[in-house]
Parts: sequence; structure tokens; C-alpha cells
Amino acid sequence: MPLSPVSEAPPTDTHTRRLRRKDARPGELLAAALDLFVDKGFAATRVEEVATLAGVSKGTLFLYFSSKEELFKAEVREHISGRFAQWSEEIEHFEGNSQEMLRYCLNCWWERIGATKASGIPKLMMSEARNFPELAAFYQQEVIQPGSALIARVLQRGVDRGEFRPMDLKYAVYMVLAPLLFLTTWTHSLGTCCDPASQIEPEHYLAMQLDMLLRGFSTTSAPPGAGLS
Amino acid sequence: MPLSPVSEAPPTDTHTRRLRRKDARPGELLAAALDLFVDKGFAATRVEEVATLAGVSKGTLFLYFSSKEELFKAEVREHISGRFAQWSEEIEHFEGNSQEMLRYCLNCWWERIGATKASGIPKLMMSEARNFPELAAFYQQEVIQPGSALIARVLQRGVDRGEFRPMDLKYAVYMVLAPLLFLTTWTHSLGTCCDPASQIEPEHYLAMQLDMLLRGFSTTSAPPGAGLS
Amino acid sequence: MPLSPVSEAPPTDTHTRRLRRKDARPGELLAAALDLFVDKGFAATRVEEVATLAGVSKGTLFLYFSSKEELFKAEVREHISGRFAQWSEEIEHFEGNSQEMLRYCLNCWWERIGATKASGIPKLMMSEARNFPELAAFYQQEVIQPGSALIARVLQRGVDRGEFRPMDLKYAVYMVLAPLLFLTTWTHSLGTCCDPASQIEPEHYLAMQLDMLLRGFSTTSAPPGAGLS
Amino acid sequence: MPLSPVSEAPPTDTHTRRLRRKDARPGELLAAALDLFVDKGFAATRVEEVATLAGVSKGTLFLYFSSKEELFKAEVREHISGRFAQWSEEIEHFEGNSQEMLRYCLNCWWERIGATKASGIPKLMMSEARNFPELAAFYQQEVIQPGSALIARVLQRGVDRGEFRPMDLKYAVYMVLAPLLFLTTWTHSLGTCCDPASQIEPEHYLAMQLDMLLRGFSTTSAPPGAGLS
DNA sequence: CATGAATGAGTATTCATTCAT
DNA sequence: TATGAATGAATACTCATTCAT
Repeated sequence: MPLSPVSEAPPTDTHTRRLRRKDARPGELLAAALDLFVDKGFAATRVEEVATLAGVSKGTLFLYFSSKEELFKAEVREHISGRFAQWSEEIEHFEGNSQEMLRYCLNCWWERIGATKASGIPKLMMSEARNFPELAAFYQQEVIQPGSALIARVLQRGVDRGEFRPMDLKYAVYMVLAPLLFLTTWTHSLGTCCDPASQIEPEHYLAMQLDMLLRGFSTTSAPPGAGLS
Repeated sequence: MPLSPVSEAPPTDTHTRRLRRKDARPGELLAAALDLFVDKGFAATRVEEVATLAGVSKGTLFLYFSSKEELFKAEVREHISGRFAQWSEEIEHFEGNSQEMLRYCLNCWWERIGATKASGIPKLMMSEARNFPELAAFYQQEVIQPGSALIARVLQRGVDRGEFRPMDLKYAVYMVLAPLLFLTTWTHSLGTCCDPASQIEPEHYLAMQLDMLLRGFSTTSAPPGAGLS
Repeated sequence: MPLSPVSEAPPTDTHTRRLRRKDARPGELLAAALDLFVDKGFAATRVEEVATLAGVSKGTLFLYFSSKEELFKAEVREHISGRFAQWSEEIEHFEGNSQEMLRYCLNCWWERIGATKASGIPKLMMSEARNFPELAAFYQQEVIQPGSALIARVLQRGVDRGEFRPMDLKYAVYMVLAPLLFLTTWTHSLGTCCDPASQIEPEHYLAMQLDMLLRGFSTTSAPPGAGLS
Repeated sequence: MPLSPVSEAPPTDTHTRRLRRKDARPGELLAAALDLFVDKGFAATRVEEVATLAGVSKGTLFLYFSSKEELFKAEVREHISGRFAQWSEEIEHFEGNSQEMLRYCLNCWWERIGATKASGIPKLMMSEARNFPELAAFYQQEVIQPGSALIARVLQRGVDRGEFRPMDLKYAVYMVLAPLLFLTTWTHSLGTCCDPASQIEPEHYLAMQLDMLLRGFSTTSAPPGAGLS
């Protein structure tokens, strides 16, 4: 650059920097907000903190997100619901038996959600749903429903191919969901303050849950008798 | 007044009544608080509502509980701790195979916690633990650890008697815990705002979870292969 | 008091003072609010200023008035609409001809509204109506409509008794209203900053307006020909 | 660029167009501002709306008007001052009796101010004068005083020609002014939110006010007795 | 001349907690 | 012991104005 006497670079660069800033802002704000939301909860996080952490002023945040709730929604879209399309695609083209498919799903969930900061989002929703009904409804529609449908498809495929025993799909979905959501909830709440001996090692935990699910869904699994008396 | 000896009886009586009331107050307040905390969440419950529901004034509540948080702690002590002794006793003398024993345990949990207002307490703990570390530690010691020990004993008995396959006890406990805690968390959060079609029917849910556990713990259960890759 | 060994007076007095304070608060707040509203307008007046001027904290104001708008409504009721019942009564029992009656009405308006701080209220409404539609609707219902009805009754009586010529009542009401509302509006706006020579002397102004009205309503008044071409 | 003689024409042209635009801008902005101020009031109009409506960016507006208040002042100058010269001229050469002259004046006011968007300006002045003393003084000098003088001349002419009874000119001017200013104030405030039944039909209202004035100013008008007691 | 991204001061309302009675 | 009047900290969102480009 210093070797280039024509002063074309600076203006271009400047302009680019401006545009880049504007394009970068939402991402910077989302990153800051995720940190704070996960750490302190939705209600306890002040928008000004988010802005400051992102290096802008309060007003600027509202230039990109019309409200605190919209900021949270954007977070959800960015990290969770925006990925369903790809996931759905992957599921569609998965080759292999359904046991492997289920393992693959949990794997993906762990790598893309569970092991990342985004794992705080489901926990957040469980904690704040009561106080922010609009967010809860949004999360239901954008996450819970498509997510459940995804799991249901996997299970249905297993049944169809004779790899899983026939099952009540609606509740079977909860069999898969419960361990995952419990993990995030636990990890971000009581799990942070228990003695090291009872810390959950997430990958071990997930492996065992997967093991239980596959045993339970297996066609050779022996029905243990009547349910809850 | 000091010159009027006859006016002593009424005061005494009044005093007695007062004392009696004073003894009853904490319980009345705890009952009122449980109703409201479970119904509206911790943050959304105003102490004045609690006081009003308990039939006293706002100021009186602070005579018995030094803060809203202390009221919450007292709630935990009242409704969760203290039941383990009896439960442990029952487990000790249970006769029957371990499948039935596990079913019995879930049954008890459902009847005594899950189906009662006290089911809101674990959910509250999960939500507030992060902003309430001291209470979280307390809950760990007083509830989570004895509860886990109880479950561990049941599972160990099954293994010892050859009714359950050998297992990693620490994580097996979470296999049992996760479905229960997920149920209370879900029921008191997102479960309140989802379309009726996806409502969980708790007894059906528990029956299926028990079914999964028993299949998974069964000695005849086929190991499905490697864990999470 | 120091001569009275029985300590009955102090408690009574104290209790009385307490009650008196509580009873006095709304009035103190209304007085403070009127001063500020008239001086700075509704929007430009901060509730904290009102509270401070009344010698209480911000929170206390909201103990007595649920919102800033409610505070304003109370002001209107206190000074304007709360007086219509009595006025209506007086009108009903007025003895004398309708010319005297109209003069009496303007007189009352001047003494009870025009010459007091309450004269700022109508001006306030005219200024802020657009930005506070709910207040405007309230004022319409509580002040404009009953006020117009009152004037209409006076005029109708004059017509019925043959003391005023027949007239279009709806617009005749505005003939009476316009000079009064103009006076308050002018006085509290441009009138505050004009050279002394053009200051309006309100009583003279009102006398002349009354004179015009009586001439105009007179049965012997000569119709001046067609209206606006 | 300096080496390219042919490229001068376009720049010149561009420059010319720019200048022309520059000259047109204030007018475009004033027109846009009048629309919005009259429609939504001063406070509720955002400068960005004005700029957008005028087809420029927010920043550009501040190139021509140093503040929102200055924009308002410019509005007053543009639409009210400067018309008095012509009006005065017309008055000077009016032929006909003074009744017709007064009718002509109200007519002109209605057509040029009352019925146009400019009718919002006097209302804005009344509303904002208190928080805007400098503008109030300006309005007094530039609008109120010449306007009053105009009216005074008409009335004086009537008295001189024996067509109006002798009167206190200063206050008689307010007899004429009050109905007009009340109309604009009312129309732009409470008039916008009252039930249709009490809507003022401006031309009917003005005709009746003129009728009242002419009756009151008539030489045959019977004096109704003493003024305000 | 023109832009529009960024700024940050300004404010009504709630509610846990206190304390004079 | 009981009351309830009083407190005041705490927070999302708007919009006139600026200034780097």
C-alpha cells in the first residue's frame, strides 16, 4: 500500500470499513448478547451491557434490533432454528441404519449446540418462559416444533425400516428430547456448583443416554411388563 | 393499666392467641408463597401478594423471612428435605424385584412431588440457581445428593440381585433423574404455552420413561454397539 | 400538653397526624401538579418534580395516582368537572331574566376558573390533546359535553322565555365558548410575552364579550343580511 | 480533470442543477414540515419524517435548518408574515360599506389561512409559545400586531362612516380575533377527537360569528345594560 | 453538498424493603 | 407483634443532533 502513489486504496478501504462495520454490527451484538444472556439470564441482562460489550452505544443496539426480545429472537434464529434447514437436509440424505442415524443426530446436537455457548439458549427458555410468554410462543414455533418433527422423522424411519420397534412417536420424541434438555438445564444451573465428584462429563453422559435409547428402541428389547401402576 | 388487675386475663388470652398465631404464621406464609411461586414464578410473585394471600400485611412477612430469597429457601426446606428419611426407610424394607422397586420409586416421586405443587420447586431451583449460588449449594447437599444416593441404592440392589445388568452407577442415576427433572422443568415452563396437541400427559410420559429404563437396565438388553463416536 | 400526665394526647395526636397526612397527600400532590402543568405543560412536567414539590418521593406519587395521566384527570375532576353538579344546580334555581343569567354564568366561570390557576387546564388540553388522545377523549366527555349542555340550557331558557331570539343552539354554544377558551389559551401563551400596551385586561374583555353576546342574542337585534358569501 | 476541457460542461450543468436543487430544498423541506406539523403536532413530528417526505436524508435537513425549532420559525415566516402587505393593499382600496368589508376580511382569512394547512401554525404557536418565548415574541411582532392593526383599520372605518357604533377599538379587535383563533386552535386539538355530532362546520361557524359581530357593531344594536357586575 | 451510522441524554413506573406508629 | 405509608434504585427505548466519509 505505501508503495502505491495513487490514493485509491484509502477511500475504497474506508468505504469498505464502513460497510464492513455495518455488516459486522449485528454479529458483534449477537455474540455479546449470547455471552450475557447465558451468563446472567434474559431478564437480568441489561441492553446497555450488551451494547457496551459489543463496543457500541445503547442507541446503536436499537438500530439493529428493535427490542430486547427481538435481540433474543435473533439469537435463537442465529444459533438454533436457522440450522434446521441444513439439518433436515442432512437427515434426508443420511445413509446408514437408524441406530447410526440417531447417534449421528445426538453427535451433531452436541457439536453444534451442546458444546457451544448456544447450549445456554434452551436453558434460558426454560427459565424465562413463564415471564416472557411471547418469547415462549416464538420458541415453541421456531424450535420445539421443528426440532420435534426432526426427531420424529428419524424414529419413524427406524420403525419403517424394521430397525426400531413400533412406538408411540409423540412420547418417544420426549424420550430423546428429555436427556438433551436436561443436560443443558443442569449444566447451566445446579451443575455449576456441585462438588467435582458429581460433575457430569457430557460426552459420557450422552453416550450412555444414546445407549439407553438404542436398547429401548431395539426390536429385540424385552418389554418389562405393565407401566406405572 | 398497671393498676387494673382484672385486665390481665384478656391480655394473657390475647397473648396466647398471638403466640399461636405467631407459630402458625410461617406455615401460612410458606403455603401462600408456594402457590404463587409455582403459579407465577419467583420473579413475578410480589411479596405483597404472598402476604395478602396469607392474610397478613406486607410488613409482617418480613418479620418472619428476612427477604424474598430467604422465603424461597424456607420453601425448599419445608417441601423437599425431610422426606428422604421416610423414603429411605421404605426403600430399605421394600420386598419384590428391582423392576417393581424402580416402578415404586417413580410412583412415589410422582404422587408426593411430581403431582403436587412442590413440583414447582425443582423448576425454580433450575431457573434461579445461577443468580442464587448459595441456595444452589444448599439444594445440592440437601436434595440432590441424598436423592441420588437413594436412586443409586435401588440400582445397586438390582445389579446385586442379578436383575439389572452391571452399569456405571453414577451416570445411571442421571438416566433416572433426567426424565423426572425434565418433566417438572418442562411442565412449568414451555409446557404451559404449547398447543394442546403437544401437551405432555405426565403419567403416560412417566410410564414410557420407566419402560425405557427397565428395557435399558435389563440383563437381556442387547448392547447396541459403540457409544458416541 | 405537658400539664397532662395521662399520655393520651400524644398517641391520638400522632395517629391523627398520620391519617391527616394520608388524607392530605392527594391534595398536596394535585396542588403541586397544577402549578407545574400550567407552567410547563403536561409533557414537559416530570412526575419527580411534582413529587418533590409536594414534599414526597416519586414512589409516593404513584401510591395515590396510578399514572401521570391519571394525575391529570384527577386535576380536571378536582377543578372543573367536579363542579358541574353545583353549577347545574345553581342554573336550575336561578331567578331573573336570561340576560342576567348569562352574565351570572360568565361571572361564575371567571371567578372559579378563569381567575384561578385552573384556567391553565383548558389551555393545556388544547395544547396537548393531539399527543394524548386518551386525555382528550376524557376531557371531551367530562368537561366539553357537560359544559356545552349547561350553556345550551341557558340559551334555550332565554329563547323559551322570549328573551333571546331563536337561534341555532349548537353553534350559539360555540359563540359563548369561543371567547372564554380563547382567553385562557391566549393568556397562557402569547399573552405572556406581548408588550404591555396590548395586554388583555380580562374583566374588561369579558364584559365586552358579554355585551356582544347579549346584543347578538337580543330579540330586537337587526339581522345584518346574508352570512359569509 | 483540469486537463480535460471537454469535461467542463457536465460539471457546470451538474453544478447548476445542484444549485437549483439547493435553492429548492428549503421550500421542499418547509412544505413537508408544514404537512407533518399540522397533521401530528410539533413534538410528535420527527425530523427524519420531514426529511424523508422532502426526499432528502436526515443530515441534509440540518444543513438548511440548524434545529427543529428553527425549522418551525422558518415555517411561520414562510406562511404568515409577508401576506399582510397585499392584504393591507386590498383593504385600502375596498369599496363598499363596512359590513361588507368585515365579511370580506373574514372571507379572505378563511380562504387564505383558515381553510389551508397554514391554519395549523397559529395553533402551534399557542401550544408552544410558553416553551419557546423567543418565537412567541417574534410572532407577536410579525403577525399579531400587523394583523390587529388591519382589523382596527376596518373597524375604525366603520365607525368613521357611521356604519358601526362607537367602540373601544383595542378590545373590539379581540372580538374579531377570538373567534378566528379559537377555530384554528379547536380544530387542531379537541375538535379532532369529538363525536361527529359536535364537529364544527367551519363555514357555518364563521357565518354565525360574522352575524354576531355585525349585530354587535350595528348602530341600531340595543345596549343590554351594564357589563360584568 | 449529501449521507446515514452513531450517539446518549432523558423518564415513567415497579416493588422489595424499612420503620414510625 | 403488626401495620402500611414511604422510599428510591433500577431499566428499556426514542430521537434530535453530529460528523466521518
